[in-house]
Amino acid sequence: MVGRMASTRADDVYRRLRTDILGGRLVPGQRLKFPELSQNYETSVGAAREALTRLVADGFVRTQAHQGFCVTPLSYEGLAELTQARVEIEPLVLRLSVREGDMTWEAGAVAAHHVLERTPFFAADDDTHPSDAWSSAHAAFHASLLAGCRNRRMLAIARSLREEAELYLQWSVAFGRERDVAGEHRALLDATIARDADLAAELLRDHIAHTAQLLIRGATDGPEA
Amino acid sequence: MVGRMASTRADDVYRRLRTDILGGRLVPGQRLKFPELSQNYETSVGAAREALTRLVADGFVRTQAHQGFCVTPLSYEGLAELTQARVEIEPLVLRLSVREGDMTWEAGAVAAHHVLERTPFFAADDDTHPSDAWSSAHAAFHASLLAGCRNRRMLAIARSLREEAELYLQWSVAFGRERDVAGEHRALLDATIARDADLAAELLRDHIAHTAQLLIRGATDGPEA
DNA sequence: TGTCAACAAACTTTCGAAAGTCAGCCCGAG
DNA sequence: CTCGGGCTGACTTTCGAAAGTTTGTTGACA
Repeated sequence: MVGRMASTRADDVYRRLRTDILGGRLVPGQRLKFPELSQNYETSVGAAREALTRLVADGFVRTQAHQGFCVTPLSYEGLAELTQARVEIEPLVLRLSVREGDMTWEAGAVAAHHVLERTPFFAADDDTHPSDAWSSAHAAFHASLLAGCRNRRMLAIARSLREEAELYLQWSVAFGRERDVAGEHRALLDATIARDADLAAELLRDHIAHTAQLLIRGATDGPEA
Repeated sequence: MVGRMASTRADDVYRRLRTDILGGRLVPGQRLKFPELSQNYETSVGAAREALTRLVADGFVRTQAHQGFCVTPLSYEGLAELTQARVEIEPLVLRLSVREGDMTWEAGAVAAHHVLERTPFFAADDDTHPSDAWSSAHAAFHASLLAGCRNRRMLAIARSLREEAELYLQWSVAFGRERDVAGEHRALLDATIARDADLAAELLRDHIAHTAQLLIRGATDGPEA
């Protein structure tokens, strides 16, 4: 090779594993063994290990010394803690975003919402899990709302919380049929673009809390999560 | 060996590196090369690599593909972002701690303060950097204040922000001679034990902001940081 | 039948060398 | 003198096998 190598193999495996977890192809709680991994991802033990180490830091994978790695299991307590953290922190970041974001940021939010609004919740062939397309669009929309915040550190914290939340969404039983999610998203966008920090923060808090509540109710009824 | 292995070699190297960074034995910006590392820490490249990967996640080390690792450099922007994040988030966690902490937690805070109060700021042989003992005691005191918070996730976020802040403190020029840090700490403890969440949160916010201000002033006068 | 130790299999962790990449240097051409 | 190509040395990344740990099983003994 002559040019600058963009990334490393471990980087690549990391991204693929991450995508597979978020996409539901790896089940929470599932053990991740090196023999399998190095075969499935066509890599060596070392590279797989580095990828896993990074996923542990992200919270997507758990590990105990000499007992290997597994996809972080979902749990009530986990969801409860995650939700509280999101309820406290995300509105904070949204406020900053609303205060500091420029026109390009506004445009990004509007664009992301446009896509989300037109992406169906379910895929054609599966009406139990949200479609990959919707998940991506949903994540992108929320990310775009926060993206105005200039503090990369706070942004990173909020984003990592959101990502874990997407995982709970991915593994939840179907919901949202009876709920006006689209309306909530629209209201959130409007308040944000209108630079009404108080309203936007309140809407976001409710949106997060409401979603978590439905997830818990869904899990209690049909025990899929 | 027969019993359960408590940890791994990579774990060990990780902890030692971390301690060396926080203790100022590794300089911010300093390149971390594998040949040196594996010699100094008596380990293989692989183990050193895993340790570094984890330190990157913690924010203590930076890396770019194919260009190796270096201790995260300190900077104005870094300090400003860190401070803002701390000002926003730590008081939040302190509120929860004050609300949820039990008597054991109170006792821990009182104990940590007792130690801090009796630990001299400077070591006998060096009056430019805070002593290792004081740094530890200071970190332990602040950690103990937050430790009442039951939400491990939020606790982890706050603690990681604090740890990075200790690093800026470590590399700051001397300060605190003219400042009543001890008084601030005592007031913080009192408000916390009295379960006055509003006051405690406000004191903590001021404490953080005040410290950052002095750090910046110190860096502008004598350009050590 | 229940308990425990030794064994076996599977996996995790560690290692050090091989392969790949970058930065700096030298040298020749313009 | 300046610019660019190729070379060298040092370092990073990758690999797969060796060493070490855990888990499950088997068989002896109470």
